[in-house]
Amino acid sequence: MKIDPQKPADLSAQIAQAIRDAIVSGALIVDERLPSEAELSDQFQVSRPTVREALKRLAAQSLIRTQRGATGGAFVNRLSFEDAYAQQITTSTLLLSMNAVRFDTACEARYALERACAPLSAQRRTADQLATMRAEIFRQAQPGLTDEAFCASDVAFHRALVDGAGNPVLSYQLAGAVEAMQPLMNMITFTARSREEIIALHSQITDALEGRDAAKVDLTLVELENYTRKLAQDVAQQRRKPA
Amino acid sequence: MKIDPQKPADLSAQIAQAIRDAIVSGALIVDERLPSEAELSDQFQVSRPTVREALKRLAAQSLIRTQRGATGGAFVNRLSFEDAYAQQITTSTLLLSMNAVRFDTACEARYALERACAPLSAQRRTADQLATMRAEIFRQAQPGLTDEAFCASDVAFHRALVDGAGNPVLSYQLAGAVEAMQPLMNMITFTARSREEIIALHSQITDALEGRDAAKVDLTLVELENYTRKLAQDVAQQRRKPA
DNA sequence: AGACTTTTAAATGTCAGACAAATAAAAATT
DNA sequence: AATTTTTATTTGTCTGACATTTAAAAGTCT
Repeated sequence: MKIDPQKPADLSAQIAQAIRDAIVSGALIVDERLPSEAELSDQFQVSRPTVREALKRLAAQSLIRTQRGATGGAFVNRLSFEDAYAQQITTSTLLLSMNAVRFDTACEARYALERACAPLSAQRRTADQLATMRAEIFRQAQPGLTDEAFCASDVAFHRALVDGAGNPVLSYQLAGAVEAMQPLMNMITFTARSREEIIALHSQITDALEGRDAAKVDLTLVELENYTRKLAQDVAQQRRKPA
Repeated sequence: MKIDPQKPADLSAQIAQAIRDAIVSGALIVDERLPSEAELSDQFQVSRPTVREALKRLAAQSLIRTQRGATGGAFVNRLSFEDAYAQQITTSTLLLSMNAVRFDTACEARYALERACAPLSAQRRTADQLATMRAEIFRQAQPGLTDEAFCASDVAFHRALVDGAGNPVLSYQLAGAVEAMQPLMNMITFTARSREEIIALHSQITDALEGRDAAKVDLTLVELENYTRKLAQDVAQQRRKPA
């Protein structure tokens, strides 16, 4: 693990990269303790604050965790699916909001991915997941619900659908696509009529999953995608020529 | 933007979260300059090194960039697709390697997602992307190729397939799934015979894309998935009872 | 006046040394 | 033997300083 002392500034970035490489390559394994900050500053020939900045960079990516005290130090962290979810969602959300991604583009990606899960979900969905989906549908039918709460429940419904595939890697990949859509969905005003329509489609999907009818799930997801895009178009149109 | 001074240690994490929230919520917009480190230490009532640790955390997530000099400072960064790709790939790769994800699980996820792109790619693939795919197939047929190089070319082929969908959000989501598989694929030893088989399937996929035959692409991807899983099984079996 | 050079000020990058707080192991005491 | 106290180690934080980079301001020359 070496850094180039001749290179431009940002020693902390170089040190972070060196340690990151060691972790990714497997030279440092999970739960292994890194040298103490003092030792690292010796090894890299930099001051302790610089080493600390490097360690904080790694901590921000959940690559290490630190512990105080006598036997403390920085340890290589086992990246959990949960941590990875959280990072994915933050990144995806910012990516969509900062790059002016069109609603259609994001929507297309989301439903394409979700339809990829559908056949697996139809095979493997548990009774528990079906119950979750029905509970969310029930919540969505409550009259006093705000648009934000409706969207949040929609996300929960679709997460249950994705989790139904029983593949944690798929769930992780989809987390970003599904959750990152929420801010975009929040721009839509849901009328009572459109909520009814969405709830009906959600019910159809749940029924089809219960009956293990993959084709029906796929078909209904396409319908839901088209309907969602239509709603977004209506909002855009109304903005263009307001009352 | 406030932090709780009564809370446990790790002030830099709290400050990073406060600024992160401000960015995600839109209170800080792209290219906006944050207060200088000195001003931030005043505002949050902490020392400059603590502020710097917080800023480095954000820099590690590509949320800010810093610039030295008179008009320098920390600026909210527009998260590019490229930056997001890179982060996704690192995260996905570590997630798979640290959590002992089964080859089958990762493989299933990857091909499910890839099949989600197939219909869109069949519609939209450009001549350029087809050329890339054929070039990679040609490379894969070279006799002296190492297994690592073969895998790398395989990844390039599949990335072109995914990019064919012409949806950057899809490409971003898939980058992790496809690239993170590479270390797992590298455990497979490819015989001349198995390379031939894979190349034949790659050719079929490319032909089907050229002919805009979505169904054929899907079918061949399923074949490729099954074949890949069979290869992995053979490796596992051979390890169990070696010569 | 205009073009070029020099100075200056502001900001990040880095360093050194110190103290605080947490924590577990070792030592002392009951 | 069990409990308490001490001690050593390590991260967390602070203060103050200097180096480096950079753009704007000031100065100088034609």
